[in-house]
Amino acid sequence: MLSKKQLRLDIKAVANALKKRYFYFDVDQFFELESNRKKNQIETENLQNLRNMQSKVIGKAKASGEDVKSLLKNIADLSTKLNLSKSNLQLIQSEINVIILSMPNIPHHSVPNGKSEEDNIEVSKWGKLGKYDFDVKDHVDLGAMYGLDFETAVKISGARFSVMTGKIARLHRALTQFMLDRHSEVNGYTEAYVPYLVNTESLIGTGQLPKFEADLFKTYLHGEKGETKTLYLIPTGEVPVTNMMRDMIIKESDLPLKFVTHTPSFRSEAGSYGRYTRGLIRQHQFEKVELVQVVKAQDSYQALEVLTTHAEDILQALELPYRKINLCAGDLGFSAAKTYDLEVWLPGQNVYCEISSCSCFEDFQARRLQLRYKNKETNKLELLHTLNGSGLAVGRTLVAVLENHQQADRSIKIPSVLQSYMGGLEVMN
RNA sequence: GGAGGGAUGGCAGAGUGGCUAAAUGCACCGGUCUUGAAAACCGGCAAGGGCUAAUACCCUUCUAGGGUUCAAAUCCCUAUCCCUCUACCA
Repeated sequence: MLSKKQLRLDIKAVANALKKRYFYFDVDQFFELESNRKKNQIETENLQNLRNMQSKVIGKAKASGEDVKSLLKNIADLSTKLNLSKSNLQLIQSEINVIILSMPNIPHHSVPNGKSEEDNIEVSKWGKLGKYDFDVKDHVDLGAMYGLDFETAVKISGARFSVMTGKIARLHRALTQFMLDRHSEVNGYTEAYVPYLVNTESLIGTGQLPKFEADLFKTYLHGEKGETKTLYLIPTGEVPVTNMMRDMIIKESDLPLKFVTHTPSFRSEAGSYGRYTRGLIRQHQFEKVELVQVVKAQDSYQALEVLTTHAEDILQALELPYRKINLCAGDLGFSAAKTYDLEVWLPGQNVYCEISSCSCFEDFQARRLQLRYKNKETNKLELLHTLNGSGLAVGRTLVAVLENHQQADRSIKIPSVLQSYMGGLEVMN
């Protein structure tokens, strides 16, 4: 959420900045709502003030035993006016709120111009693409030999789910364990276990709601009296972890906060059929290790650079070639001010595929979350900045390991950092 | 599942209809003292919003949402969360 103050002061500048991401915003409509709000608010507060004063007069009159009948008569009329004005104001304010909640974040100045992923800018590349002097298979074919099974998943759930048994299930788990250990032991994150079902407030806090309900799986908890409570399956571990800090005032000495979590992610991906749908790439349920940081405003862009290297660290350790992309404004997610995507090379499909997305949200989420700290210098409460990044998407990492480390005999070389997690296994065959 | 109790500022904790945005303590900030620190003493200290050049001033907020009342932290209803006893249980 953008700051209301900023919107009031310089709505045109905000609208202009949002054009960069191809979000068009009706300035005139907002301006009218806003001036309406102002008029109504002043009126309402004046009426409220009047009534407060009169009520005090009545209180005093009563205390000294005077007759208050005529005073009560006067105030009745005032109350009617006040209530009318109040509900009017509420209406306007909720209208304004709806608009503000659906406005995306302003891109950072270092974000390239552009409309779609074609305009993203490659920042760096790492690793040598493997040379395969044999017929390269993709992970679906390779996986089938080691226990990756989509047909059984169709039976028990439907399309876009997977079942893994045996060696590949072990490899999948090994990847998760490795990532968690690396981030908590080497990169300085505190491991967190969190709920996979979250309430509406949490999703508003991180920006998935109100705009993107269609992407979520929604569940209903039925109470005894027929009331229902809505909970959503998390689309990413970012939601529960970032919301741990909702409505909190963080001690300055505790900053920065760094958490790593392993959770499944559930995405309905409504309507996103087409590309990349084969195999494990786009699933309704996948595992992810997620990094979350909460930092002071002046530290956030430095933190984004470092956080991204933590995700890169995993790719490098697993010997997976990748490139780092600076997303253009048009391709940025709703809440992000700047995002680096890491794309891993998939020789089975001859493409780079997104495996991590590292974003700085500035105070966009923190404002919704009311996540603040007390600045010692100013002695004021200030919003913190939030960041997160996948470190990494486990399913896609599995794909990358299979495809990059395949050998002519269809065996898979296990990267050395994983071997201890695989009971010492060096080659999977 | 049954029976009770509770939710107040950064924290702890008073407060049962108007003089309470809220005692007190801790924490925090400023000062006195001190070579320096601690202790002691003095002073300050909720958040959000409106208006404003900035003050002043005004409004809102005592878990949330409704209600009663001229007036609600305080009374009523509902929800959420927490605690105690009790039963059951992986």
